[in-house]
Amino acid sequence: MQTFVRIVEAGSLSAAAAQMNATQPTISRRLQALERSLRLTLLHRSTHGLQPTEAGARYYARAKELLLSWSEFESDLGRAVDEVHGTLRVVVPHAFGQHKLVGPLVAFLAAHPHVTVEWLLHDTTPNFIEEGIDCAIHVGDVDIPSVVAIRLGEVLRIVVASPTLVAGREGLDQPEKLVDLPWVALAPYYRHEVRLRRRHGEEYGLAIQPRIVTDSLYALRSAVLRGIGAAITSAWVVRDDLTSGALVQLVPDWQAPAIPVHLIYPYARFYPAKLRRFVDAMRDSMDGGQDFFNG
Amino acid sequence: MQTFVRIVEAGSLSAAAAQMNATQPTISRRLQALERSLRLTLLHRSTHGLQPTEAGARYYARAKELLLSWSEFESDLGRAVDEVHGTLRVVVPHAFGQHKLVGPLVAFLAAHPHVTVEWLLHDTTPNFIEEGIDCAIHVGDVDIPSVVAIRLGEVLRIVVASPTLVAGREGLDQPEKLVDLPWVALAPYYRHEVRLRRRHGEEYGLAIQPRIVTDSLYALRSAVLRGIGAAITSAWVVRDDLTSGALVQLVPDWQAPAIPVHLIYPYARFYPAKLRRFVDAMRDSMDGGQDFFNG
DNA sequence: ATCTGTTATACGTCGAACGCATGAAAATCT
DNA sequence: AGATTTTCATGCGTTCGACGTATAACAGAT
Repeated sequence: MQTFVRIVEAGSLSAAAAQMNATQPTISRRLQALERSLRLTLLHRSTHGLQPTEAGARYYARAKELLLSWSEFESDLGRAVDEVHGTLRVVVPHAFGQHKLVGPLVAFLAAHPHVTVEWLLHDTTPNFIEEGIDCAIHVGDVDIPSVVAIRLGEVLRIVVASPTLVAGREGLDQPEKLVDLPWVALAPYYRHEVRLRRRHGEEYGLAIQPRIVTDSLYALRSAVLRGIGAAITSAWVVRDDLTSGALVQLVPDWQAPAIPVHLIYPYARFYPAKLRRFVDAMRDSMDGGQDFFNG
Repeated sequence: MQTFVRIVEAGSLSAAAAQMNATQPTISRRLQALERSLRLTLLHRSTHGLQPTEAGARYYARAKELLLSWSEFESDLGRAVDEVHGTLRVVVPHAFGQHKLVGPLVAFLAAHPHVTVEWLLHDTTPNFIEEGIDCAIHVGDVDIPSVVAIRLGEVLRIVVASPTLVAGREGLDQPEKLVDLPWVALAPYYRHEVRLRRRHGEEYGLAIQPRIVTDSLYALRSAVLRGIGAAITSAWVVRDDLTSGALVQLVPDWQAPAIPVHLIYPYARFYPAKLRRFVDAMRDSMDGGQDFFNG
C-alpha cells in the first residue's frame, strides 16, 4: 500500500524502487500482489509511463490519506494527551501570513515548544491530502464540502486614495463621485464592479475600469500610495497610512462588504493533538475577531 | 493490527489465537512486535486476563474503525460508482422501525437489489464503531458531536384518551382540566410534567402523576386503549384509533412540542456507496417529513 | 498442594520475498 | 527505419523472517 502510493507519486516502478531502496522487480511484484488481492487492476502499465485506473485513483487518494493520518496517530499515541509535538503544515494567505497572523503564530509556538510549524504562504485553498496540509486560513465564504470551517472574524474594507489624487476634487463623500476616479482592483475580490454599503442598509453599486488589477494587497497598497488610483482595501493594511496622512479614506460613511475569515481543515474522525491545539490557539487569539482583524 | 484488535476483543492471547487459526505463541510475538515498533506497551498482561493501557485503548478504538472502513472501501473499489452492494447495518427506534420506516426500507431494497440491510430495532443511540453500525434513526434533538445529522422531519404529538375515561367529564378542551385525569407516561420524553403549546404561541405546563411509565409507544397505546389514562403520543400511532372512535383527542387546539427525527452517522472522509444511497433514499422518501411522519 | 489456565521463550522448519539476471515491448533518438 | 534507451515482467537461487511444536514460568482456583 505504501508501495502503491510511492509508485503513483514517482510515476514509474523504477523510480519508486529507487526511492524505496528496493529493486524494480520487487516493486513490480508488490503491485501485482496488491492487484491480485483486490482482483482488479489499479494501474494501466505501458512501456512508457503509467496511468491509474479509475479504481486506482480512488485507491491512491484514500491510501494516501490513510497513511498520513495513521503515522500521525502512531506518533501521537505514546505521548500524554496534553503533550503536543510534531510538525504542523499551515497554509495562509500572503497578506495575513506576513503580518497579522504572525503574532498568534508566535504565541502558539511559545506555548508548545515541541511543535514545528510550516508556514506556507499561498492564496488558494490547498488540496489538503495531496500536499499533506493540516489546516489553512481561508478568506471569503467557504463553499467547500467535507471541510470544517471555524469562523475567526471578518475584515472591514474601505475605500482609500492618495491625497494627491483627490486634490481639487469635491464631493468624495458621495459614492456617485467615485466613478470619475481611476481605480486599482484586487483580483479575486473585485475587478470591474464595486459594491458599497452604508452604515445600516443602503447599498450602492459602481462600475469601474481599473488601471491595475493585482492579486496582492501590498502591490495594491503601493500603487495607491503612488497615486495611481483609488482602491478598496482591508482597513488594517492602510491603518498607518491613514494616520500619517499618506492616504485618505473616501466615502467614510460607506464600506465594502466585510469578508469573513475562516480556519479550515478536512473532516476526520481523529485529529492530532497539535491541530486541535492550533485551532484552539487561533480561536483564542482572535476571540471575536472584530478587534483582531481591524484594530 | 488486526491481531491486536482480535486480542482485545477476545480478551486473551489464547482465545485470539484460536479465533485466528494460529497458535498462541504467534499471537504473543505479533503483539510484542507491534509494541516494539511503537516503543510502548499496549496491554498489561498478567497470567489471568489482559488490561489495555491508555494508549492501548486509543489504539484499539482507532484500529477497529480503520479496519472496518478499509475493508468496506476495498470491497467497494471494484464496483462502478453507481453499483451498490454490501450489508448496511441500521439502528432504528422500535416504534418507527416496525411500521413507518418499513415502507422506505422496502423501496430502498427494491432499488438496490445487491444490498442487504440489517434492521436493528434499538431505542438508544448506538456506538457506531464498536458495533459496526452504519447509521441510525434518532428521535429527538441531536447533541452528539462528530456525527452528521440529517433532519428527516418531525413528529406531531397530541393528547389522547379512551372515550370511557373521559365520559362524563366536561371541559376537556382546556388544558387545566387535564390535571384531574390519570396519565400514562412515555419514559424518555415525559414522566412527571407535560408541556403543551397552542397553535401559535401560548404555552402551558402541567404536572402529572403517571399510573404507568413505559418506554414503548405500543405499550402506551395499549394502556390508553384500555382506559388506564390519558397520554401524549405521536399522532401517527393513534391515527386509526381516532377515526374508529377507539380513542378521542383531548385539547385538540393544543399539541406537545414536535420531536425532530434525524438520520445520523459518524463523520468520515469517505462513505461507502451503500450508505450514501441509503441517506438519499431516506431523504427522498420523507421529502419534507411533515406528511410522512404524520399522514 | 495440585490443577488449570495464562503468557513468554527456544528451536527447527518452511515459505514468502528479495536481488540478480534476463526477456519483451515500446517510445525516442539518430 | 534502425538503434538505443527506458520501461515493466519473469525465472532462479538465496536469505531472512514468521510460524508451529514443545517447554518453561507464573498466578489464581479448587
